[in-house]
Amino acid sequence: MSGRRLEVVDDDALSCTPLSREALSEHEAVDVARVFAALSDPVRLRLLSLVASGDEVCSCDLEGPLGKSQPTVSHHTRVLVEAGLIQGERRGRWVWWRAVPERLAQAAAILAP
Amino acid sequence: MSGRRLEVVDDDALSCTPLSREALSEHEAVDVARVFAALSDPVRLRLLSLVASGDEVCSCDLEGPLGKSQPTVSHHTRVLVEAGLIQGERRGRWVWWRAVPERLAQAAAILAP
DNA sequence: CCGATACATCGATGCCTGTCAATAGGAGTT
DNA sequence: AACTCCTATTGACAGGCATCGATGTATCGG
Repeated sequence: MSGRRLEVVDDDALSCTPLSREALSEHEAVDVARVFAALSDPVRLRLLSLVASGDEVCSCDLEGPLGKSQPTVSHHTRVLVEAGLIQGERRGRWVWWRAVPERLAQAAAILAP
Repeated sequence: MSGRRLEVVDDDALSCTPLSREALSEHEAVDVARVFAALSDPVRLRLLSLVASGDEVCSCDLEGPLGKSQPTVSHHTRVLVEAGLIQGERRGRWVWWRAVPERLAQAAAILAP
């Protein structure tokens, strides 16, 4: 099965109203918190910056710079995918990761108008 | 002692280079992760939105909307203060909270150029 | 088909965090 | 001083999370 996409399935609405605009509903807060939780780990931030600063990055090029085991890297990529922050595409044996700039912009828009 | 400030003391540098620019160092990642960790809880996000959308908010006006006990609210305000996202000022018996827009903008700038 | 490679999943472990009851601290009021 | 109100801290508990070794799954080359 080549070229299959690995991307987030669930709703990617992410109410884009800035925090300073009006109070978040309980439901919105849970959604937004999920994204920031994905960004709340140093290893994931560095992983994301590696992916976002390059065009496409293979998982095998992540273990080294991150200094983490393969299962740990796989865990973190999964969290970032579920948050909609990165997408992965399997080509042959490798999975190539790339960032989702729109999602990063959404999260940023919530913090600052 | 009236009018005393309650604000974060530690370094508020928060390397403002966007994730898509260059890879974060290990140290930078830890700093940035701390801020996002403060934003990774639904209760704290709603607390922050309540504070940021109003001009100043008293703690006594937070317990109700948040539906949490007083110690829990106090815990969350503390986390937000340590992340530099809000500041508190004691006036008489009440503490008045307000957001720190610059800090929110810093965090947003890391996510999107 | 068989071995090697790349990634995902599982199970276990240790640490961190959200929550609240109880208690302490601090500031105004009488 | 004594009392009351608001907030911070402590202690304890439950749940969540990061990490890694072991194992499973899929793909390519010989």
